[in-house]
Amino acid sequence: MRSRQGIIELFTTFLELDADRAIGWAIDARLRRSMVNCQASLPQPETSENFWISYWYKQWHNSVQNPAQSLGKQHLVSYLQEVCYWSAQKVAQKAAQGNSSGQYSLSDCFQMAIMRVDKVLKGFKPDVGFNLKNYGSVVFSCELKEILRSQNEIEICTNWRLLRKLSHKRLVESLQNAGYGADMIPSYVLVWRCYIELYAPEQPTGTRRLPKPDEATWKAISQLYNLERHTQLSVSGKESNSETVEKWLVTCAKAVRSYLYPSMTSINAATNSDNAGELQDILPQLQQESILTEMIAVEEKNERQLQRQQISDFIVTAIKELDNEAQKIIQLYYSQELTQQQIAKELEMKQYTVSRRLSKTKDTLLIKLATWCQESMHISLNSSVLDYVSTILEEWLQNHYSSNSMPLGENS
DNA sequence: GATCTCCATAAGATGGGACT
DNA sequence: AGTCCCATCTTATGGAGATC
Repeated sequence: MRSRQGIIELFTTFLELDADRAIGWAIDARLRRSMVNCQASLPQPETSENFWISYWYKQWHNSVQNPAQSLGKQHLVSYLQEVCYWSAQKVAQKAAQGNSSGQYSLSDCFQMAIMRVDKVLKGFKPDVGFNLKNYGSVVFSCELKEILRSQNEIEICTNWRLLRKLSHKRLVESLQNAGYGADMIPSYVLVWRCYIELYAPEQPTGTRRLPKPDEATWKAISQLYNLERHTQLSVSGKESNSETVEKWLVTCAKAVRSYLYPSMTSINAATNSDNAGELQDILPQLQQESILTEMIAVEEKNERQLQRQQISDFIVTAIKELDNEAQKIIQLYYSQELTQQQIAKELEMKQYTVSRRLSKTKDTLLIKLATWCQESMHISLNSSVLDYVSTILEEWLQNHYSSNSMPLGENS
């Protein structure tokens, strides 16, 4: 890609992209006029990038109250083209190397990133020394990674898990969106209700990979459906068997997927219609937010909380398994915040003995916790993971005892 | 041989006073 | 207010001997 030359080009041109390479720079005549006029109004020509960043940033900032002055944003979008291009290239390359499922071209990544330019401008703080290029690079990369991650999350969530997380309202909307009418939707909804009742009545916990129900469950679901269709449906619908209920539920999941997370299509892709235009010609103005992404974020938060609770429970149990003297030392040191010298006096031993016991006890807890992490969370242990686990343990001991004056029970 | 205890001491953290 | 120096406190650890 040819670098832009001169201050006017830097703030008035836009990148032209093929699927995965930059072709050149297109000049925007209106922006060019705007730059030339502004230059002319200054006592002497200004060639500093920082001056113009600051100038157009202020314009953009004011335009939030006065949209008539929205030129500032367009000049900044032009300026950020290169940064956006490099971020898109980096992310697109990584996605291509990894097993990321979204087949996005560089051009797609660029388009997705540049759409987030408002995030760059809103977070940018010129008065505290931010550099717009660096800041833009970080924000574009993070946003792109987030988009790809969300897409990946959707795809690793099984149909059965997706159906379990769904609300009744959302299912009906999805089926309507997929073109199903009032003749079929009640049957789909009823079979979905039977599925929830018989297969996954508990609230979902951590896993996104809820497996497919077994044959016996399918049978039970179809029996329940056949029983209830006479009372629950206004027109009692067709008799179903294991195969049809599974087929219907897969149809529901498909409808939900396409409703909640429409598949990304390259903006430059040709449409199937006869006039062979590009999709961008008919692109709707409004971007549909991914509701599913939100659901997954909530789930992840719950997972982290659950994990913290599990770690805490494990450490409490591990401490109870220590001998009385070790428990006492831990308690006096972390809970009562005595020095090793004071503990030594209390327990009639030497300071160095307390020190050695304390570090040995912590080693014991560390080994137990690390082993448990390895087994229950499938984390492979290396020195940095051990350091991390050690920090978690130390923080837990400090926080736990400072917030709980938990008297440690005698060994039983 | 592994573990514990003891002693001496190193290393780091903290606090107070003098000085600019 | 910030910095430097020094004394003191706290904790960790190497090495030697005792014990299991």
